[in-house]
Amino acid sequence: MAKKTAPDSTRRSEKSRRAIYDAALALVSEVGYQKTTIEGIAARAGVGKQTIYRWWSSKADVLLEAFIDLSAQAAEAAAHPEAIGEQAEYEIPDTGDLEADLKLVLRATVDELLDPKFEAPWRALAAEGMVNQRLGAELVGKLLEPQLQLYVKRLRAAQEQGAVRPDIDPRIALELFVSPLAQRWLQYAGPISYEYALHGLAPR
Amino acid sequence: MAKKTAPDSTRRSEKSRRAIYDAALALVSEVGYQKTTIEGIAARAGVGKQTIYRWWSSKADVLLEAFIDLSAQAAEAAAHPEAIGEQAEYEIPDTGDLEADLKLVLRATVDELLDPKFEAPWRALAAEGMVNQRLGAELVGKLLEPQLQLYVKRLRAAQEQGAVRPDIDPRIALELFVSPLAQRWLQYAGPISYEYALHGLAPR
Amino acid sequence: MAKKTAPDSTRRSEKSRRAIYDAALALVSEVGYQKTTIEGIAARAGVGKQTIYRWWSSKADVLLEAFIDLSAQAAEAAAHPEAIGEQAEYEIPDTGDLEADLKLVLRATVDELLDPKFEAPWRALAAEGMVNQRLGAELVGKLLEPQLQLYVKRLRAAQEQGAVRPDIDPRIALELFVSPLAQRWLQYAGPISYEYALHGLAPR
Amino acid sequence: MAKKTAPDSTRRSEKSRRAIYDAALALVSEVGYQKTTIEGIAARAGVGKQTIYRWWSSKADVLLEAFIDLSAQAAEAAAHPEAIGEQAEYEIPDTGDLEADLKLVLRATVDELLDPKFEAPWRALAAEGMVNQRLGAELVGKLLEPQLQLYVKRLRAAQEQGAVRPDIDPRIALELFVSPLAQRWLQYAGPISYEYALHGLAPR
DNA sequence: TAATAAACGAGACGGTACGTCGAGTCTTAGG
DNA sequence: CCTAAGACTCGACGTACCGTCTCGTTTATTA
Repeated sequence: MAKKTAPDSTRRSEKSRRAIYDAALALVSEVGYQKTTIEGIAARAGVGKQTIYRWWSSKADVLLEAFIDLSAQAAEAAAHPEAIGEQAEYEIPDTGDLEADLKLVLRATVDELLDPKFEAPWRALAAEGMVNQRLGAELVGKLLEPQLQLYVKRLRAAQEQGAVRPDIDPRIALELFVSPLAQRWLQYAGPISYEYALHGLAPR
Repeated sequence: MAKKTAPDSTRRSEKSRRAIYDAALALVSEVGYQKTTIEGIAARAGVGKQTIYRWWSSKADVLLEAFIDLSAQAAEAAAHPEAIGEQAEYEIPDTGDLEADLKLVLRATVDELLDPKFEAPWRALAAEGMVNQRLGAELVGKLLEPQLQLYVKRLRAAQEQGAVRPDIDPRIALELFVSPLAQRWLQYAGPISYEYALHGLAPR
Repeated sequence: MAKKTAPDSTRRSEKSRRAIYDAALALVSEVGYQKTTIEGIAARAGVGKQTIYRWWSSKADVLLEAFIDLSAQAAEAAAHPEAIGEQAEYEIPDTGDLEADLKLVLRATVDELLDPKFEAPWRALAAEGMVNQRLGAELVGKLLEPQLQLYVKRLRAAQEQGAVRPDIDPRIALELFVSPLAQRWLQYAGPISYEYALHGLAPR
Repeated sequence: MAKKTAPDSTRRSEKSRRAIYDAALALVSEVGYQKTTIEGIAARAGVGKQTIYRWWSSKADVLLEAFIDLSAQAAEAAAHPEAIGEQAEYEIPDTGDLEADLKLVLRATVDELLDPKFEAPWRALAAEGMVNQRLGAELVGKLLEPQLQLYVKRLRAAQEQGAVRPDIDPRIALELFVSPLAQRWLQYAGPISYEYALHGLAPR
């Protein structure tokens, strides 16, 4: 049994897609995720509802893609502020001073979490991902894991330089200072100042 | 100006409340939080919709109370399996061996997270709390913080016994091994075996 | 298998029903049957769509009932202009002069067909009834046949008085002068003046 | 101001037109007029929607043309069963016996009304024509009137032969026996047997 | 015989309405 | 006066078609 004949993506309207991304992100920021509706996104984007249903299967999917797109743009801008449009290949800097390097990146992360443009969709997706395993997996795979791999890479380099004990698994070590930060932020469980973000490193 | 006259809680039907708790928890487990509706809860509980709206202001509130009730019952059962109905006063045991004591409790926590009766509502509430600050605060205040304070108390005792460095803030220390566990579980980000739960302690 | 638990008609809102009748008739007259939508009726009546779907199964059904109601009111008004609200018991007058009596009634019929309040819904229902047998049957049974039976009764009386040949079936005889009139009107097939309406009688 | 440049009918695809006629008639017979859609016709005919919109302005127009085409074919077949494709020039036979001649033709008419291939589109068009004056006029002009003129012609011949009173208008006389038949059929108002069809003639 | 321009199939698009579901409010009857 | 029941208005859902608008791809003259 065929699945209703998949749409032809070569004829897809780029303009509509962009408008949908923008509308989705704006609405989530303005009125919250629950009150953001497919109809609302369509109306705001000046697009027929069917155009959304043709390409995405749920509100969460729309938002996920919109957010990935937003993140990609932000990453590019961060990596090459002068040349927008190229493939970002960001890496955590390696000045030789592990603590300073991590501090720098954690600060950038905190800044992003507190940026109102990111906060609402980020929370919404995180929440949705906790209840919807498929979305959760995509979220982790496409957004979270790539980010964490940067830390793993930097930590591995530090191990080779002898700056970190060789018996430590970098994947687990990084969770020790990333998770508490995420937790606090997600649960409004406390201020997520730069100082707190770095506490995880202090016991070193 | 009439203020809609708040309901008289002394005349409240205990039977209906219990039925609503049970229906809410059952539905969330069976069909998920999103598909659980107020109408569905009312129908399943054999109760009028108005009876729900009279005492709670949202689906999330119903579930939160139902879950608090469930947790209280479970805690009582754990503390005094012989005498159900009394006020629980659980504490983390203090055998003098901090690591062993923490292991014991972390194991119990993992067990609860994996118990299907707890998992669905727990996830649903956590997710909702990330997007709805008021609910998030209640969730933390009524469920999470009391639990964490047990750890704080035990850690402080350990400090007095000289088993933990005195310059460590117990509140922050415990987040180091609780948050990664929570994170993994919430994000389906990996197995949350007993072994993993204890990794946070290993580097000691 | 139950059919979704039928609604409780004792609790039905009379106000809504009236508003729906009025809105349906008004819209059909103003914009035509095709462009009259259930949403439009609901909006105009200040009523939720569900209230329409709860009590009727289609746009045609709504209009049929509305039109029956309108006709009943008109019949009452014609029969007892002084006492609105009573059960109409209209009859074709019997002055002894058959031709004069029929002329009188045919004129009234033509007047109704040309009354803009009646024309649009009447045409719409007639058209719908030709394509939808169930509706057609209801239309004939509830609106047309009662009307025709008045003629049958009067013709039978005329036969007893010796004013009409006894071997004629009144049911068929009346179709001879009613059908051509209906046809012309329905098909815009020619003017339906009083004169034409009476042609059917002339060959007598 | 551009006028959208009318299509060049010399380059029209005959194959597509035939396919559209066939699809339209088949769908109306199978699922009814309301559920017949332009998209459905296009899909069934293996044709782009635009090809329909290019040559017709509405579903009713397509069906009207398709039905005219069907009728023309049927008439040709009836007139010259041996030579399909020529211009039909049917006439009511004149054997000198008016009643017998009319009976013959009325029988043929009843047969056509009961032929399932004709019934559904015929009803649909009749219904549409009652609500849409333009279509109604075309319907009468292109299908109904030519048919009726045959009767007029034959009746006039009968008048010249002295078989019919000279003061009777043939146009009106024929409605006396055609309309009741049409009425009954359109309204499912009774059986339209051959006997009934001829009742109109009996009182002579 | 190639070019070229229209009709063609396909189907994405912005829309409107469908018929359904559930939210939250209000009314009725019963205990 | 709390309760079960459920009708009410409202708004969003996801689907079906509308009529318009590109896209290549035939097809059938015209250069």
